[in-house]
Amino acid sequence: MALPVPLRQHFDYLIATEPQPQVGCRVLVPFGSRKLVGVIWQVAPDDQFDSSKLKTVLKLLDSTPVLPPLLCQLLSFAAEYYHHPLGEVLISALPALLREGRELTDYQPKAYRLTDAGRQLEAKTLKRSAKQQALWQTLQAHQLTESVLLQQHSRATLKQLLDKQLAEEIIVPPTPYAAPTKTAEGLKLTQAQALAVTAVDQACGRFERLLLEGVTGSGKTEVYLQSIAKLLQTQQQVLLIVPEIGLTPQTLERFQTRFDVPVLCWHSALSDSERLHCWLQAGTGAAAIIIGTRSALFLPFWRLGLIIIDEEHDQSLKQQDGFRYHARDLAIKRAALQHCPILLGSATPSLESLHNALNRRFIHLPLPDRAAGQALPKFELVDLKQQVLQFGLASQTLAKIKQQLALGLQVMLFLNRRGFAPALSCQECGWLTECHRCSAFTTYHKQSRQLVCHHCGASKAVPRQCGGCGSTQLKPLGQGTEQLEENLQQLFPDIAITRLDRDSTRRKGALHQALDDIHQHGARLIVGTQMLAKGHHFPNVSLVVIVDVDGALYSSDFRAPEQLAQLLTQVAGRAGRGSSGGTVLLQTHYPEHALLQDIIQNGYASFARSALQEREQTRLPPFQHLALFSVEAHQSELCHQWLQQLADSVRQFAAIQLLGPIPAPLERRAGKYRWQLQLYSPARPALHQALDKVLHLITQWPLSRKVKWQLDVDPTDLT
DNA sequence: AGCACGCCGACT
DNA sequence: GTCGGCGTGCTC
Repeated sequence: MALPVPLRQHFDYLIATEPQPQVGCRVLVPFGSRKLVGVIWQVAPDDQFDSSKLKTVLKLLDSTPVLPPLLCQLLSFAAEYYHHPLGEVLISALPALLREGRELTDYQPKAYRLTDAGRQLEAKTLKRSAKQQALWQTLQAHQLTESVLLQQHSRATLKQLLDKQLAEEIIVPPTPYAAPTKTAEGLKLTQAQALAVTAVDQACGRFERLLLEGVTGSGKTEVYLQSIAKLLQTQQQVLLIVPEIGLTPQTLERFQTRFDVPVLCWHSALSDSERLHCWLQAGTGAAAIIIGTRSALFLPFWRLGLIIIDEEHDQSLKQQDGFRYHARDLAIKRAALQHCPILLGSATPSLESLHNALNRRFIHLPLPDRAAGQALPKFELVDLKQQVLQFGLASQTLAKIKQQLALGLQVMLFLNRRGFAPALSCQECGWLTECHRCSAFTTYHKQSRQLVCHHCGASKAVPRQCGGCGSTQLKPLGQGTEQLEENLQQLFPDIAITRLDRDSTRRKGALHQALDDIHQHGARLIVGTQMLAKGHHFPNVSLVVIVDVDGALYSSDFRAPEQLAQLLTQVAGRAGRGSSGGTVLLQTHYPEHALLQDIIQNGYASFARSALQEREQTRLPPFQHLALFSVEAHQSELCHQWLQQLADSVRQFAAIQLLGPIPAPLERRAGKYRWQLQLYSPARPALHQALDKVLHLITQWPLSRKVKWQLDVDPTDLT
């Protein structure tokens, strides 16, 4: 059995041969003093074991595997690749209700029919109970599903017939969706789009990887839709994976109105029973299209024919805790196992995927132009050096904003820092408000009158006095979105402002409301964080202001340039989607910076290609493979010691280069010190071999009990 | 991980 | 005299 415990081993149990246990079925087993839901991983005759040492399975929970063979293969590959305990991987692929050991039959659609005894019954036998007789008569004609039956009859009546064994319950056999007879007509395709659709269509029925590199506004979604339309004719299913906050009601609506087949979504906001419903519909083939976040990857599709990963560069595709898988990479593995194509789409492809496209492992499908023929937004740098700024904005920025508002157009200001100010500062001694538990300052939130640590989430009331000298002269230092909104309102008292960040959209429905506000015409300022970059369409935005690009220019993370370029391009893509072309103003103190120059002069595609060359020269991913060990402990010394021990063990592998032990960029978080060790290798097998060996050692070290350690294969986040 | 067992300090 | 702190060992 594979059990959901962080132990890298299997556990053997005795089980009856009737009903037949199959690999992929769940079982309830005794484990120490508790009971666990596990998954059967291998079945062997008991003469191979010392039976007296084995416990017996308490219950076989499934008659058919909840994890069919293909998923078992995928998950076992994932457990090996990410070096995560198999039992935890398997159980994480199941909906919560199944993880808890609920019986599947409780949730499957049921129907009722007469038993042999029921059919042979003479009508007069039931004449004393009119209701039972009515139900019996209906069932004479045909079986009834539970929902239909309960419209006309009561549950009590049903129970009476069941108790008399005149009727019986059956599970409704699965009915896959029917291929659509008519599909709403799509948009007229550009030549590049048509080529892409053809390429996907030709790849159907076999494993093929395609990268759709389409500039913002080039109509990637239309390519998805028309590719899907062709696939649905073959009565296969489609999985569309989207970033966490990219799944808007509009996306779902667009798919539902286009196709005459069931479209379901899968995301974290669903309830446990909604999730199970979706899981079942995927499994029976009742659902034709599933649009979901990364874990949709593990749904047990009946006949999966096409996988699409939208915004394939997006960071949310990588799980950042526990089983740290990358949904894009596992989806590619799944496509290989299913013998179906996988289409990766992005305006700003990850360097990994671009590398694969350039060396022809992926079919490269570029969409270089906007579908409606509008010009791409043009970038302009605003040099902040020797400028008097008003609320963090240069005079020429303000002039441009006024100009656009006067034309009745919308302006978007992007500032990747929520809250009012990044810290409070003492006017007298320069003291700054710090988090007690992290090596970070606490953000001042004016509205809620709190100091909040954005790293550990701790919040406390704003102090009256400086913690250093006791002065009461505390002033906000720097600017966040909350303050920018307030300042802009002063400057433009007649203009409505909408702020979009985690704080302003926390309330349920608030995001929806804000988007509605924006889409109503009329001049309007939009202020926001990252949220503005993802997926939303703002047709009337003609000017985008990046208030502060400098923060990301000088970062120690080798992925920072890539991520900045993606962010700038995605934000810029929000501008001028309508008829008017757009402008993007980048405010910076470093207008001559090579990265900025490359992006604004040549665009993302060119930047990405030169960034790839740089990665090759510096031997960074994707030209070498990376694994990251991180440790946390209350004492910094323990972390260092543990990693030192690890480094010593890894050094015997010649093919591995080490970076570290070094303190993590955020050295202390939530009261714990954090250190890391990076392992680089030109060859994947060598890296994995070393990881296997070293993990085996780690579990035996006494020191491993005193620290919290984790391994991240192909990490995307090095903080 | 989670849970039991076991051995030492401050309390009704 | 007990409650509970967390070190250690174990889970088929």
